[in-house]
Amino acid sequence: MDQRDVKNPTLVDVAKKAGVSLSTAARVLRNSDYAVDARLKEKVNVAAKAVGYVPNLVARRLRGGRQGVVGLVIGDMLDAHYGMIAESVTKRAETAHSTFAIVCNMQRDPLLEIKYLRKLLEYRVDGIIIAGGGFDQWTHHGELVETVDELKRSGTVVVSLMPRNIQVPVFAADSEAIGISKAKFIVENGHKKIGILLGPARNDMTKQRMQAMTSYLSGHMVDYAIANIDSTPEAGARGAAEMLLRNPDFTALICGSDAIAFGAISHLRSEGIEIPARISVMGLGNTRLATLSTPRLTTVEMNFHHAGEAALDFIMSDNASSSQSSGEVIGHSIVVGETFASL
Amino acid sequence: MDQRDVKNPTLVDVAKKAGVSLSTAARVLRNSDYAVDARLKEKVNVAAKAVGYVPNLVARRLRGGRQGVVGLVIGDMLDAHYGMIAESVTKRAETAHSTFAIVCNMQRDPLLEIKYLRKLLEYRVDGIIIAGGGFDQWTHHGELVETVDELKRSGTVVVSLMPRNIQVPVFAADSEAIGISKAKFIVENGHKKIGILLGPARNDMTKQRMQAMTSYLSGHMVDYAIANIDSTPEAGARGAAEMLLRNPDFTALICGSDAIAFGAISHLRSEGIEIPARISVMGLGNTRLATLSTPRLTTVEMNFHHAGEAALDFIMSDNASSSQSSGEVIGHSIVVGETFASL
DNA sequence: GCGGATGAAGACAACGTTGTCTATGCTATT
DNA sequence: AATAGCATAGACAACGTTGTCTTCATCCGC
Repeated sequence: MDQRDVKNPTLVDVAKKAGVSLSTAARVLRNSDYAVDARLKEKVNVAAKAVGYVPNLVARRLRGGRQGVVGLVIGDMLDAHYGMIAESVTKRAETAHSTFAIVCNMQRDPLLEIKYLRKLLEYRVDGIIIAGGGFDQWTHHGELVETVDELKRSGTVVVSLMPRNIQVPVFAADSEAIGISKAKFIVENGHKKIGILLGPARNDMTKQRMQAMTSYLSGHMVDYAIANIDSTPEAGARGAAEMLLRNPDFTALICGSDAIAFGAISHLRSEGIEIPARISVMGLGNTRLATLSTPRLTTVEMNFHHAGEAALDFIMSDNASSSQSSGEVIGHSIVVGETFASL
Repeated sequence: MDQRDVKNPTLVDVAKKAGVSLSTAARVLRNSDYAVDARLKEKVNVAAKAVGYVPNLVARRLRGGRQGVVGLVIGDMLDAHYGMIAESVTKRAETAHSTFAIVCNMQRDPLLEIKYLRKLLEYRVDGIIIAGGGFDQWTHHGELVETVDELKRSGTVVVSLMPRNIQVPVFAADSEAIGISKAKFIVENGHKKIGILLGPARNDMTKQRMQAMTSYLSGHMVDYAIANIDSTPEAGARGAAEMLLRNPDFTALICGSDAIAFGAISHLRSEGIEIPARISVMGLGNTRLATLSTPRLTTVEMNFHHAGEAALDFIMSDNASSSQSSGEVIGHSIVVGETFASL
C-alpha cells in the first residue's frame, strides 16, 4: 500500500517513508541551517513529495514564536479610504513578509470593532493594525482602551492608522498640518467666501483639521460656513444643496473627504453649476473617487499606502514589542485636479 | 504574588488558581455540556477572570475539528464587484458563524492566486471561497486545478463564486441567462443598433454572456458592434470613444460591468452627449458605481451578497465535505436607473 | 591505540487544548 | 447492608511541530 493514502501526511509519515527519524525529516523540510547529510536530505525531500507533505502552520504557530499572521481592523470595506489601506496592508504582507492579514470589517460599528479585537486576541496574532477611526462614537471608548491594554499585555503589537487617544504607535498624517495646507491653498487662490463640508464632528481628526483650518482662514479674512455630515457621496450631495441655500455666493467648497466631494460635485453639476468656473471643489484622501470624478478632483494625498506599509513593517520588525516608537507622521501633499480655480 | 502576573495565562493557570484539575477548568470554560458542580463552576469562572484567561484558538485548532476560519480569495480588493463579495462574506462570517475570514487579495494575478491557495492549505482553513474569476489568463489553469485538487484531498471545502472549469460547487449567476435578459431588455425597448463593451474575452463568463446576447440580438434584427476591454472605468471611457468613431449612430451602449459603464458615461457626457436621450447605457453588477453615477445607472443586479452568504453557509454546513452539491444558481434582475430610454 | 574533539542523527518534552478513560464518592435498589 | 448504577472530577494521550538534549560514530592528534 502506498503511503500516499494517508489523508493529511505529517512529518512522521515523511520520516517513516524516508526511513529516517522525525527530527531529521523536520530539519530538512524546515530548511534549518542544521547540517544534514546530503543523501538523507535527498531521501527526505523525495519522501515528502511522494506522500504529499504540507507543513501545518497551526502547529508551528502553537509551538511558539512569530508565525506571520496579523490582524487588520478597518472601518468600512466599501469605503475607498479603507479599501486602500486594506489593499496596501495585504499586499505588503504578502510581498515583504510572506504573512497573512486577517481583514476584519467593523462596519462602522465601534462595538463590532471591540469584538474583533478580542477575537484577534484569542487568535494570538502577531500584531494588529487598527484602522477603525473615523467612526468613534466615544460611547465605547473605555472598553476599547481596556481591550487594547489587554492585547498589549499579552504581547500583541498594536498600532493605529489614526490618532484615537489609545496608547499605541500611530502611523497617520498630521491633521492640523492638513487643515493648514488646505486653508493656505484656499487663501493663495484668492477665495474669500467658502463652504466647508466636513465629516462627523465627533471624530478627533476632523476636529483638529477643522480648528487649524478655520483659525487660519479667520486670520486671513476668509468667510466660511461649516456643516458636519456623514462621509458619503449621498451626504455630500445633500450637504452641497443645503450649502447653496444657506450661503449662496461661496466660491469654493472644501470637503472633508473625497466621498463628500464626489457627491457634492454630482449635485452641483446636476444643478447646472460649472466647476470650477463658478465653484471650486476640494476633497481629501486622493482615493479612487478622486479619479472617478469628472472633472478630476483636486484633493489631498494622504499616502494611505505608505501608512499601511509602514505600520506593517513596524509590526514585523524584530524589536516591535519592546520598541517605544510612537509611530510615524505620514506626509501629505495637494493633488491638483481640475476642480479648483484661482480667483 | 498574584497569579495575574502570568503573561499569557492558560487553562493550567486557571485550574491552579481555582484549585481544581485542568480538565474541570477546561469543561467549564468551554461551555461543554458536561456536568460540573455549580460551586466549582463558579470558582473556575472567578479564577479565569482573575488571571485574565483568554482561550487560545490556535491550540484548539491544532487539536482538531472545525474551528471557524475560512479563506477568501478575491480578484481585486479595490474593484467594487469584489469589494461587495468581501463585505458580504466577512459580515456573514462574523454574524452567522462567529468565524474569521482571511481575505486574500490576488491583485488580478493568477499566480498570486495559486500562491494564496497553497498558503491557505498550509494554514488548514476549514474552507475556501474562490472569487478570483474574471482574471483568468489560462496560462496557469493546470496549476490551479492541481492546487484545488490538493485542497479537496486534504479535506478543505472549496467553492467558487464564478464558474471556472474547476470541480467545485459554484455559487454564481447564470451568465447565459444574463446575456439573454440584457438582450431582451434592449429589444423590448426598441433599440436597433447598439454598441457592446465587454470585459476581456478570455473570461468564460464574459464569453457565455456574449454568445447568448449576440445570438438573441441577431435573431431580433439588432445590429451590434463589440469590443473587449479591461473592466475599469478608464478602459470604459476609451472604449466609448472608440465606439463613437467606429459606429457613430448606435443608440444604446451595453457594458460588461458597471465599471465600464461608469467610465463610458463620464466620457459620453464630457462629449456633450445626452444620456439617455441620445444614447442609453446599461451596466452589470449593480455595484456602488451604479449609484455613484449620475444619472443613476441602469444595470443588472447579480446578488453578490447573496452569493457570498450562500457560499459561506455551505462551507459551514456540517455535511459540506461529503456533499455532492454543485452549488446554487444565483438569480439576477434588471435594475432600472436613469440611463436607459425606450425608442 | 587511546582520549578527546567534532559532527550528524535520534529521542523527547513542550506549545494549550480537548476527548476518552479511569477513579471516586454518592444514591438507589433488592 | 451490599452492590449496582450513576454522577462528577482527575489523569492522560493526542494534535504536528520545533529546540534541546543525548547518543553514537567518526576522525584527529598524541
